[in-house]
Amino acid sequence: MKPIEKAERYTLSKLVVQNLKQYIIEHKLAPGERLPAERELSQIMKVSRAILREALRSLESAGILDIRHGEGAFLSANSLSPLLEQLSFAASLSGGGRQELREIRYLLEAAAIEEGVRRGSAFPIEELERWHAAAAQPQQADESGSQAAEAEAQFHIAIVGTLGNESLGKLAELFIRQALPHSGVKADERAKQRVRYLQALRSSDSTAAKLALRELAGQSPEAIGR
Amino acid sequence: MKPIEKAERYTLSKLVVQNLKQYIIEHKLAPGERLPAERELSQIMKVSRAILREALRSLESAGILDIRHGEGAFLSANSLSPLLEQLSFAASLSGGGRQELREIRYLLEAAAIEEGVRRGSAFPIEELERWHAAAAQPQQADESGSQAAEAEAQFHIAIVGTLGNESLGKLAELFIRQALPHSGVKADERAKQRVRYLQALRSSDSTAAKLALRELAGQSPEAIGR
DNA sequence: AAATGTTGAGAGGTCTGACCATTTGAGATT
DNA sequence: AATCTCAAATGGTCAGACCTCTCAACATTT
Repeated sequence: MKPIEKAERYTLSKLVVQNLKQYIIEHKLAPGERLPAERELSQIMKVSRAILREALRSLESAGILDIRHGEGAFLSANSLSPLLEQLSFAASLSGGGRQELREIRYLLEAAAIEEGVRRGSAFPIEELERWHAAAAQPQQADESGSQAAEAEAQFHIAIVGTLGNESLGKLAELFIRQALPHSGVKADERAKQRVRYLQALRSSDSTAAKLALRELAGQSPEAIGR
Repeated sequence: MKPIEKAERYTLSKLVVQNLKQYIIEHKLAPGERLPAERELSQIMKVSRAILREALRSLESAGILDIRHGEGAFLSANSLSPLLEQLSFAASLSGGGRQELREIRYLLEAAAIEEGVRRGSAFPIEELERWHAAAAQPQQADESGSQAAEAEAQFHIAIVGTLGNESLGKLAELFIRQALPHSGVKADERAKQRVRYLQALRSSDSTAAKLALRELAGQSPEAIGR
């Protein structure tokens, strides 16, 4: 690693971000490993600690670093999930709003179903039945309502998880949690559709599964077959 | 907006990030609108300018803000290009990353095709043909190579755009741009598959379209019909 | 009057150096 | 051997100074 060279059009702190990424790559840092201390890095790169810290914050917010008071900055283990969170914030900012997010959720899950069936993957039927049962529990007072909601989320997350694509799983989880509270579909109707959904998955009938999912996700505005 | 209150377990700058997000929402800032000046914000929130700046950097790196020297901080219009950078870096860190992102890209686009066909939407064939032609241009020296790549990206972005879901469009754009340079499929092979892809879209044959897309996206690991 | 040049206010960019807060482990105490 | 104490290391925060960029009002020139 060498001192920062001023380049045009770029702000110093962004250059430092680049250099830090470079450092991570060159030193083949593994998740969990620590970076040099702020004061040390700022000396090496010949920038002020303030700038160095701005760069560290950028990387932290990007999910690349994990900064702990009194300990140091560590290469983050799961660097994708923070990014996906930001994605949802960005999405919620852009007007389209809930309906668009609901649709994305539907498309993601539907695609996962189809791909799973195409591959001949085995869906975790038993697990799904457990979640389904938990989600269908009559909602007593307290927080058992949120427990049912959590179970319902897990139901769908488990389905997408079948593909074994961790990034996809996290992405889908994001949208599922976002969409669930606003599906506009009654709880008992959802329970009913989940039964159809499960049955379709048992027989690897992706068409039927997607149909049930459409109902579950409140996706039937300009539909065709209705 | 009110002064920051110290809370437990949270670092000041993260609280400021929260407050700034809140500010954006409460004031219904539209993309392109400006935030108050750094010095002003730091006075209002009663935090140092250094901390305030760290928070701004976080939001900038998250693609939420667009900070311009001498002008100010603006709510970003396209909050995805910074995310793209981070995503690709994060993916390069974790081995399985790229392949997973490629797969997500495939699933998103495939889902868009299917939904488009289901709705009977008209795909913008003429536009697609133009992009296809531009993407197939022999890559002369200079930067016409990147132009071809851009055209190829636009080709796929336009397809997803057919659904009219802006959030989905941005999301897909993110993954398409990320996946394109690493598809592992030769350029002439891609051109060939694009022709098939286009033909399938003309006749609203989602099955054929998805097949061509699989080839384009380099998705045929544990396939079935091969 | 139109084009051009000047300048100053406002905004972000960077630096310095100080002090606070948390974590951790070495060394003293029991 | 277990516990306690404390200092070093490291991140967190602050204040104030100065630099650079942008833009628009204003002055100058054509």
